[in-house]
Amino acid sequence: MTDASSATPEVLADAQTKRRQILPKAERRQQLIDATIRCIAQHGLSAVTMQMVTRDAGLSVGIANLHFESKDNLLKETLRYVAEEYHNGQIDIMEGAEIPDLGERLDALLDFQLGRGVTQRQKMSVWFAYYGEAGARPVYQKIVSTVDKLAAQKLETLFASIISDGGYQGVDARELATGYSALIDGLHLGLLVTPRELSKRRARSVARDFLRRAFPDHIR
Amino acid sequence: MTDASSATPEVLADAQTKRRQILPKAERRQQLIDATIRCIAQHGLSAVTMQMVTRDAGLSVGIANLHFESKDNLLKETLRYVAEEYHNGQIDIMEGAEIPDLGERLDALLDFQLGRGVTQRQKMSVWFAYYGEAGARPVYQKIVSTVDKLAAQKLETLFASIISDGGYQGVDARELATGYSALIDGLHLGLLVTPRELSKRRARSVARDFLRRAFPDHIR
DNA sequence: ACCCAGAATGAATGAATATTCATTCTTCAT
DNA sequence: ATGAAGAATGAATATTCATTCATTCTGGGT
Repeated sequence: MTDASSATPEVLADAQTKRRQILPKAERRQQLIDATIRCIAQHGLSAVTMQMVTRDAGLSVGIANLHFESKDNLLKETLRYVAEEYHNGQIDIMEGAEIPDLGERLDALLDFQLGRGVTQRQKMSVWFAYYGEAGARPVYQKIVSTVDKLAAQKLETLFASIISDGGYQGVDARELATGYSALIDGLHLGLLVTPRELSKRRARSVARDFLRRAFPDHIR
Repeated sequence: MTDASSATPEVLADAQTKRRQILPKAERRQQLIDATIRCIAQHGLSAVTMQMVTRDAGLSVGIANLHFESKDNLLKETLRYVAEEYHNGQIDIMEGAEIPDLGERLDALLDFQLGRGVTQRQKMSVWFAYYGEAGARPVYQKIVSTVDKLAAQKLETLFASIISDGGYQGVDARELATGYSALIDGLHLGLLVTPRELSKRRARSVARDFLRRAFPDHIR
């Protein structure tokens, strides 16, 4: 999981020499995906051009079609990368055995979902850019729902454990998991679109409130 | 509030005669906005062209620039229309005195937010299309946050009334209103992107659950 | 030291698109 | 009826963009 926020145009590393460089396929692909993320965040998905992306990456225009067959494909792969990055992060926390205490694990999940890494404008812009097109592009829907499905399942399992652990009555794990996921998505949207009205601090507090009402014995 | 879903290309009304028609400015503008909504829903914001919109409206290409100065402006006005339509609907329910019982008023709000009219793919596609671009376009952010602010305030007031009415302890109206709004947004997103995993019925149930946990005496 | 497979380049191409505006057509005040 | 104001049209224009591919360059294998 490379960091897309290192915005340095790599090629100008040693000042004057714009010497052509040959790199392994995987590395070039990642460079282009990172550049695409930056461009989407800065200009919006509908304004992104190949020239823009390749210039941002410090490479020539032809290269994008060499490594990805088309612009369409580059955008698709970028979405896949972002979606997987986010959902792998969640899953690592949820199924990793590093945090045995269930309440703490919930906290860690919330920290990740509303923490620095995830709530960068850059990342959020990209998700919602794709969500916006998802209505008209089944491919995007499929990519998102594929990764989402697994994360939703893990979350439901975690909630079920907590319910059983705390002996909570009249709480449905599946229903609650759906609600929590939706809440987090909605908070991300708020952070992106109305940052003036919703601070990260308040978003965290709102999410924590939701969990506390459901699992009062597990959240401080 | 005209209905954007009446998809009939109005001009072919009487069969053969494609007679040129002259209409008041406001009416033409609305026709074009409606066509824009349909096009965004069907093709995605980034694929919308002027030809597409004017053809959908059954009009000539030049007319869009006659009534809106530019494509940019047409898109901006379309967002404004959709945002206002949604938020006026909410506000009518929240401040209208037709429903005196607070619990019922909450129910009515939920019915509106997750009901037929609002959860059409068409409408949801449009909102998220704009949200996606909002990160890169301050104009969109401004339009959305302007209307949002008022609705958020009304919701907070409604919640405050309910809290006082029910004597609920340890519940912050503002915090809860933020959470509820985010939850609804997140559910809309789920309905749009993963309709297979989230039915409208379940979305309603999830939202109702949220409210019931907060206001157990007001929601059945 | 020398090759050469194939990575990288970017000028050229052709398709798509927003915008313009000379022209045509409607309506309505007279 | 008639004329004028201006609404509507759509062919033409200029621009922008994705994609191609002939050419150049690089680095590892010999």
